[in-house]
Amino acid sequence: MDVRTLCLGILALGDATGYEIKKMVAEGSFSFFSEASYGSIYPALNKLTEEGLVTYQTTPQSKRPDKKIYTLSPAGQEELTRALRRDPGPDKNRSEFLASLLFAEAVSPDRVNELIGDRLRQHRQKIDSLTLLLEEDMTPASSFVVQFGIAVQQAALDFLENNRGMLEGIGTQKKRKSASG
Amino acid sequence: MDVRTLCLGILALGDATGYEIKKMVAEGSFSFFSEASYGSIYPALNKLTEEGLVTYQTTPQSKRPDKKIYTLSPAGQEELTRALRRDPGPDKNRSEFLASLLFAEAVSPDRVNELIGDRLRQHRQKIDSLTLLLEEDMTPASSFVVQFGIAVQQAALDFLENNRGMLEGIGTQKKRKSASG
DNA sequence: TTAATATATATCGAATTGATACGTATGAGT
DNA sequence: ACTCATACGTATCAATTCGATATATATTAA
Repeated sequence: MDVRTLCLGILALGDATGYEIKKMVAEGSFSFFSEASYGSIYPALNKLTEEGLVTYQTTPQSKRPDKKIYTLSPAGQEELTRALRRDPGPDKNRSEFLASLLFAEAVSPDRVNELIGDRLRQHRQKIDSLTLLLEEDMTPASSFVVQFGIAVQQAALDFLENNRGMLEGIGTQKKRKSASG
Repeated sequence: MDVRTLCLGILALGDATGYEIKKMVAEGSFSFFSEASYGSIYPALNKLTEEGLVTYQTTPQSKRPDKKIYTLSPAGQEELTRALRRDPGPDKNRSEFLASLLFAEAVSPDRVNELIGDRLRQHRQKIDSLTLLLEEDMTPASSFVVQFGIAVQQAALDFLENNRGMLEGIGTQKKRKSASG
């Protein structure tokens, strides 16, 4: 999903500033399945404004940049509805951790166990922070999505705990690759 | 993980062409946690060659571009080892599906059930294709990673099957956002 | 007192995507 | 026989997005 549609969607949930949109994708219930930088959010909001899909109201702030609270326009709502009719593309999961595991096996086997240990801690932390989110005021879908996230994190955690033994005593080996990797 | 390091790592598992690297991240055991396009892979290999971190051997092919089989050099191996010493960053999961769910709740509630139905099928397919991968010749880490992927997909599938009821009869509501979303 | 964190806008070079070009070969479907 | 999709293999390019940084102040923590 491009940042453009992401902004439309978030504004469909309620008015927000660019800063708030960034915060939602970085820390809110969007945080575990979405990401966008200022460098894409602000230009997207500008373009959406030009096209009349969103409007904004400026709130002056002393000693701080004026706050621009963006609102989805009726045209924007239509555009979003159109976008949602298209089938969502497949998820994109990038894991430096899993890549490192595979590579470490070939290059520095001792690193493998360490990587998994760190990872277990990260999963527990993530589960805690998502669980905290659940206590806040949420729509049904929002709560559903966060619980989905917790379930997935928990499954990952369980797998690592129960199967790390598979990686004990791995050695270094090397050969010409088959396409399946 | 940048494409540069990704290429070094894949070449640490065995020699490969740019085309094969692309295939691995798109279809092989890297496919569910990694992604890279030709537009990033080929330039990366060129730069790595310039820097002496990889070398290649040209295999002439009739009626087809010459095949360049890349090999990790000792310097490349060192560089990879250095890279793997750094802690892997957190995973980045992007799901157009989950975003669509949240947005559809606000804009077109009828779409929600449909989205989930499609998604269940996709998870089953993904599990099947990962299971197929398991039958091929794999290193311990490779097998571990694929089984990890299956476990996570299965957890997602189970959650959706058991909890889609949470989303029945959702209505349209709108308010000013809290930062947590 | 110093440092970090939070609020809020915005820009910019570098990295990456997604599509496409080029050209042959093979297999499937009609 | 003919068309279409898929595979092989290199490569480029505009558009998008990232990641870092700039600007400026208030508040809390060490």
